[in-house]
Amino acid sequence: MKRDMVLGVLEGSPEFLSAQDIHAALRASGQKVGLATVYRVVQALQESGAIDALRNENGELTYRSCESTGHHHHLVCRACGRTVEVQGPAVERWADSVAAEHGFAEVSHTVEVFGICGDHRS
Amino acid sequence: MKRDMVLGVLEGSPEFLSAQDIHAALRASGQKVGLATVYRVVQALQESGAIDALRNENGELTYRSCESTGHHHHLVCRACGRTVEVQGPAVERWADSVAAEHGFAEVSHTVEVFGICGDHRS
DNA sequence: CTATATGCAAAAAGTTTGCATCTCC
DNA sequence: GGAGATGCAAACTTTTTGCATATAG
Repeated sequence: MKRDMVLGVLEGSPEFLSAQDIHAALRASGQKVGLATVYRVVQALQESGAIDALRNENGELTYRSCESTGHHHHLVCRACGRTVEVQGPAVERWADSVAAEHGFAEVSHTVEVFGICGDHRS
Repeated sequence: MKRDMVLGVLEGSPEFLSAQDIHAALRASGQKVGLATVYRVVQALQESGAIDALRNENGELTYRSCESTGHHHHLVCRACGRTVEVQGPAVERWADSVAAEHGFAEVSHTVEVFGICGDHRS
């Protein structure tokens, strides 16, 4: 079962990894594994709730072992593309409460903040 | 210039639209426009800051005209797709303040909340 | 006339699927 | 031997690019 190899890679990294990253890591460590198998395994793991999936800015699906290390959002400069990672307990609470008000459960959310950073104000 | 046609479509919708949606809308309204042109136009518009881009859950890039009429966010049911429009003064304030802390100005933001609505909880 | 914009089709990039093979029970 | 896992290659989807043509100034 390649499942454990994939999990091993994910647990060994605090970052989100794309399926292709996982495949490359396994290949690099000498494992012979097909790309399709990696995709099938991560899908299975995601359905079983063992890992979290999310899409990165390149449109790649990325995965992380589930113990939610750091939830954060992005503050992006429209002028230079500089990105700052920000924490927002207030937003988390707001998202949960507004969802609850409407009877929604299992809430997740995405937040992106755009602006012009100090170095690029006219 | 197809630029204005694309902008017209985006300004006519409060929702985020994918390039393909825009293309379909233009075709539906009788315009002869190539898909590639739509992609090129939205990229140009995004670079010039006229529209916001965001990747949706399916990995499609979606766009919205920057001067959105009424500011609101969406609460989307993962099970049935039902969407509720919600207001969130708390998030607005949070976004502004977190951006200000990092020296960002002209702040805009996008927030999407996903959950399972009352009718679709297991 | 020259430069830009457009359309079409082919190419990239990421992901999924079909199918034959291999493995473990 | 059979069920499920795996690998390879082909299919698919979304987005980008090459190139020839059409349009604008």
